[in-house]
Amino acid sequence: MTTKLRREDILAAVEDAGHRLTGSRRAIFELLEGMEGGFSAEEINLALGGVGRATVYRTLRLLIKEGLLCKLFSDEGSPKYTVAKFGHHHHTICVSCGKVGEFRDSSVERLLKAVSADIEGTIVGHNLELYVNCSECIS
Amino acid sequence: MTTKLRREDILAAVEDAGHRLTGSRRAIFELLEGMEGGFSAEEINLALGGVGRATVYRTLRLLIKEGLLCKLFSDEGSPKYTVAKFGHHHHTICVSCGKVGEFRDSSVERLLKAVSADIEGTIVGHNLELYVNCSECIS
DNA sequence: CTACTGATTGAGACACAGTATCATGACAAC
DNA sequence: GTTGTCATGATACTGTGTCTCAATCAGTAG
Repeated sequence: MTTKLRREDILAAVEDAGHRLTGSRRAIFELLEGMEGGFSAEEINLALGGVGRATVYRTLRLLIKEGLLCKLFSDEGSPKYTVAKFGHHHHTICVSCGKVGEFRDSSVERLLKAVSADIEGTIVGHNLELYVNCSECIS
Repeated sequence: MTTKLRREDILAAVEDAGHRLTGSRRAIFELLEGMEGGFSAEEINLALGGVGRATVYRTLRLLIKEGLLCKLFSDEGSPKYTVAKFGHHHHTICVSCGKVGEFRDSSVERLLKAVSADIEGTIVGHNLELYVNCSECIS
């Protein structure tokens, strides 16, 4: 299951949301297009010498707000950003190599209905992460 | 569903794991005993003037390793620590007031079995967070 | 094309959470 | 009590991200 993000998808989404298409943003989008799995903000910074650090973080935050990226925190290591090809999805994180995957499962939604009876309050969202040993780390 | 942590539980667990019961640790344990919901490391620091910052963080890390605390990251605000009365559980986080709750549900485990077919790799753990509007924030 | 205007930028200072270092002090086993 | 080692506290440091602000740019209206 590949989870690449196409540049034109980003451009359209960002423009539709009323944001300007600047050179720095285009450069970041172009870089993200080839990204797969999780990456850190600093990787983007290093790869794009001409773009300011603040701009990189601002743009990542923008893309998260528009639902094109996710941010994953982990107890170990730095936060990871991942592309969000599917509108709604969940993540697998390899506990050995840190690689991030993405999956979608409708039974999660069914689960929530079942759980909601035990919860005081109303559920407005959720986050499910699976910690795995990925196929490469097993072999 | 109250999720208080009793001091004697902590003392036993920490001693069993071969750690020393120092004055600073006792002070932190005593404070945690009354804690409910999520709290930040800095709250502990402020409440315990005599204990060094590093020691507070070291002790929180220790308790996480021994399974007595959980650490929750959120997109907004600082990381929250929560007591883990149940061995395994999940969290509810109020998107309005930030209050953290805890629940247990066996259907989550059933869900994982169903999902595991779609995942490449073997599942070794998971994390489920529900974002809610808590009963106080609704009313 | 030109001018306008507010969004965006880059540089650097800053904020915050947490860790590393290391000399000093405390725990607990004997 | 003595002793070995684990833990502490002060402080410096790292890493991740935000704030500030003057300068610049993108998109639009004329």
